[in-house]
Amino acid sequence: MSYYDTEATYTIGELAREFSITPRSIRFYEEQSLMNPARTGQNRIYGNKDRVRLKLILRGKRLGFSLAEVKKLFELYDSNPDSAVQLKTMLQLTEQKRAVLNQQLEDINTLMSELDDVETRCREELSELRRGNIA
Amino acid sequence: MSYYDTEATYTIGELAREFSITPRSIRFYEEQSLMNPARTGQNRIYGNKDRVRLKLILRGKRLGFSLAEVKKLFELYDSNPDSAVQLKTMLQLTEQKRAVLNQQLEDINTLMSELDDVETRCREELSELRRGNIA
DNA sequence: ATAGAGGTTTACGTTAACGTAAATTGCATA
DNA sequence: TATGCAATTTACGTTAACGTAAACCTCTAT
Repeated sequence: MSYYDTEATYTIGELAREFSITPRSIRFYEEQSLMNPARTGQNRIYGNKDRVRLKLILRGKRLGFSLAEVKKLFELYDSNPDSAVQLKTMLQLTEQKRAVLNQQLEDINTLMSELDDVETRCREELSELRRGNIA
Repeated sequence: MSYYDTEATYTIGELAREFSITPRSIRFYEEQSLMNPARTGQNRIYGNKDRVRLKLILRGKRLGFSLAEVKKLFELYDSNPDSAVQLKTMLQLTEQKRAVLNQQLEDINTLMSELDDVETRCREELSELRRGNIA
């Protein structure tokens, strides 16, 4: 919104390469109303905002959200929440997500320490092997 | 393995209820060679080990692993790794998983702080509304 | 002028992870 | 003995998130 905004643009192929996905995926996200890029005739033109959106979609996916869920989060974030009801449902939703994320944190931590165990055992056995231990 | 092992057993329905899934899912995991419970005639009988396995499967799913991936992890964990080659591939795999988990941790943290932002903004607006602010 | 690289739409195919229905079985209880 | 509950197998249906193919346009380079 600044006077001389750095308005970079991208083609679908450029974005696809940058994020290591296919153009098909990006078009699919648009089909699901997760994006709405500008056009130059037939061709899609993506701006910085679109690029950020795409980033958010992919982060959501990494966290196990479905595209439908990501869409809901977008709508929440985009909507200028006027009514107290909307604000409250919004708070409820963030609480839900927070719970899921906390569970994931827990899961990750336990898995991490388990990986630690496996690794140390592996390394021990390896050094035993190197010492020429046959048993 | 103790003398008098607390060998609890469970039916498929019991496990399903405990973990809030359907018997169908449990049978499916077996079909995919993720479990292999004992039988009493036709009926499946699950022991403590099986119950732990199921727990691990569900944790894996929460973390976004496919059943095939979970299976691989099981095989890794179960295999008595004798050769140095196996040990090394094992270390490689744990490294890969660790990278994914770290990425997820990063994602979760940023998402968490974003949720914080949304929440505080919501609460502010709500208290404004309560003060009778119309604008 | 033609070839090639990228873009477009339309539409059908694919995979994972179950859901769901049908038909059967065994056990316990009214 | 009949009824109902929980288990079983077999098999087809379903949804999400794309993959893939066909047929087309448009620009640039040779």
